[in-house]
Amino acid sequence: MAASIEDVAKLAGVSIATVSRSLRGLPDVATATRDRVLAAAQELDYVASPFAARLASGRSSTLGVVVPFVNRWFFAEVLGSVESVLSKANYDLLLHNLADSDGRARFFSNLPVRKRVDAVLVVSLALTDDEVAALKTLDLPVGVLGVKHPGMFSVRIDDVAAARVAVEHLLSLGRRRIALIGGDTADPMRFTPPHHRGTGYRQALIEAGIEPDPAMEVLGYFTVDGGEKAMLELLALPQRPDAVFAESDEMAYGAMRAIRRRGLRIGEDIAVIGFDDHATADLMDLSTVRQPVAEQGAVLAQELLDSLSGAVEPSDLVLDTELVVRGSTVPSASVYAETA
Amino acid sequence: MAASIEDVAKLAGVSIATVSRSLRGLPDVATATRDRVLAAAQELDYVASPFAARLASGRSSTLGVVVPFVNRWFFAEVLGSVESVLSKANYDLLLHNLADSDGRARFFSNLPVRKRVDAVLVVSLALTDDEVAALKTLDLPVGVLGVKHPGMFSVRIDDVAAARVAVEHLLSLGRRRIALIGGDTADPMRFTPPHHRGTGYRQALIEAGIEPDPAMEVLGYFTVDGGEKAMLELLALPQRPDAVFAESDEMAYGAMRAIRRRGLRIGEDIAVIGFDDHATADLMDLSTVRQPVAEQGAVLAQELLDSLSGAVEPSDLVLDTELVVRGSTVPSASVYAETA
DNA sequence: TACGGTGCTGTAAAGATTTACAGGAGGTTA
DNA sequence: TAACCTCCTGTAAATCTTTACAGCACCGTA
Repeated sequence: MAASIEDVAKLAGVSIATVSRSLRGLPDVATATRDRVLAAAQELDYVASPFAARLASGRSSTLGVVVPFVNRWFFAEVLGSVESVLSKANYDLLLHNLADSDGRARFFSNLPVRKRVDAVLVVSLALTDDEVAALKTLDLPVGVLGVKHPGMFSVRIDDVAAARVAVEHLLSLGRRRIALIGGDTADPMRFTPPHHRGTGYRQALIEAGIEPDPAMEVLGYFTVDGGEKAMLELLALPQRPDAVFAESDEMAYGAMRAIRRRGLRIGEDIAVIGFDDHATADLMDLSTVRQPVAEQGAVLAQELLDSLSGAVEPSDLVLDTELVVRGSTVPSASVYAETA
Repeated sequence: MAASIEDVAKLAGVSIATVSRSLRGLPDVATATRDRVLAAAQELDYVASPFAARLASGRSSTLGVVVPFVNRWFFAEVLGSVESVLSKANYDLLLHNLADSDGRARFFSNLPVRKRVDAVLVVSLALTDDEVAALKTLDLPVGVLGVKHPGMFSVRIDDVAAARVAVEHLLSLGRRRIALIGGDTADPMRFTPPHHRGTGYRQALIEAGIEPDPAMEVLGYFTVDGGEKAMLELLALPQRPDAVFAESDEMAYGAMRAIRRRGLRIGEDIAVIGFDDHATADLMDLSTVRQPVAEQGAVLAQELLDSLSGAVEPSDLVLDTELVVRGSTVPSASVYAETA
């Protein structure tokens, strides 16, 4: 029932080729003709069928976006910024969430973006060799957020350096028994950050002359509950830590809860620092390392769009992070004693 | 370069029609033939071009999902559950976020889902008549989450009743000066809940013999910061409230921060109850009314998928809510006095 | 033996665009 | 005035499926 290009052509008194050219703003159309076509299209409420256009042109004006979770702050934030860039460029966003039990395996074996997107944006996944190989078979520009891969576009932060800044902050407060609540580097839904943030943590300790203690590194699985359980483990150690670096704010929240429930004071008894600057970190008075979340998504999406116009070499951008000090990290009592 | 249906047909020694039928599992294909086709397809790593299929069949196997925000807990939760249902049904999810300044207007005037989805799922928008009219022009099944519209599928909760439960809980604790932190019913990004939850609040008060006081109703805009500002307004009243009902947990968080910063005790001095049972509500020890968020999305998505197989009459489902009492709502001091 | 079914398969049209290429009109230049 | 451009427009092929319809082979039945 909807008008087709032929109806518009008839009404405007031109051929369908001219209609196509006019509507897409291509050159080589006389202004008067173009106006006539535009008027006709408007009158018929005509919009080109994207499927026919995609079939004929081979381009889909669609970006596939792959996230490990959609209902966690970081990914939702990224998704929002990516969507914003795409909708402004008149691109469609095809969403794939891998959160389901076999979601990740299903995605990489079926590749449901095949033949339907112009490029793929993958968020925060530490890709296996097989997964990289699968993506290569798409023969499309691929962007990854949070990690670098040869031949792919990437936007990320320096996780090692950022983690060092966090731990150095704790050290500067006089803390010495600094624990780590991290992600599982062997988790099936491997994220990118755990490995690097753990490395930064250890580097900072070693430079301060402190031998990293494996018992002080526990898993929080990037969830609030996981962070709480991890903290309980730490509190059960013969010598409890005087500071904790959590690789995400959400895990830090859990840790704070555990500390509070033990009747200990956050900051004074155990300093806590997170990572991300989550929307509610200010509310929770949590010190953290801020990373530009939305910006990473927007920049990467834009890079991919640009690569579709002119063939651009894959780029790798590293954005800045920033230490944000709040009430959860205060100097240790001994430092007070020294300065008093 | 990728194999086409013709290549498969040639390799299997059949016509393209038979290939199409075999691959889609249609009847009227001999088992031996089907096996031969499947083997050929496998060998050539063939997947049908979705665009050609959509053009020919008129069906897109795609659902358009429209959210006012993607980076707020509620919507992210819904989006996740919808994606899960769709990916299992081999449907694509086209995401549209209206959070940008003119996002909503742009969406409803351009209707970027036109000619590319089989159905549309709209989350938590109080649609204007014009917007409803625009959706009708799509001539597709439309599902709305959080509100009922004639001719559309809907899944929601009873916001009025749920709000009453929240306020009745405060009343049962001996609270009498109960304030409301709500959304702006005149906000350009109108959500569905504010109107109904405000109504429930007033109903509960009136039934308890309390005259609703307009000065006790302030706007929190469904954000943490908005909730904090709203609470500050309430604290500046000549007679400050002894309880607050926030129409969302996030606004309640802001209110809690304001209360705490004033040196008042949450619960004892001012009881606070939210709405949603946000992922961190437990962490914040916030009483609230739980609603099944993911479930609403999943149910609605499934309803829409079902409607695409058999022509089903639009349905309207109302799911249950549940009062969750935590530390932010305790009996008032006067009640203690009475019982002591 | 003829006829009607049933089960399977192929032919070809239809779906709606993009785009390479051909070509006409008019202006400019030699 | 002829030749050549430039600018614009149309023709038709190409894109890759789905699906209505025709038709063949074979079986059972009358």
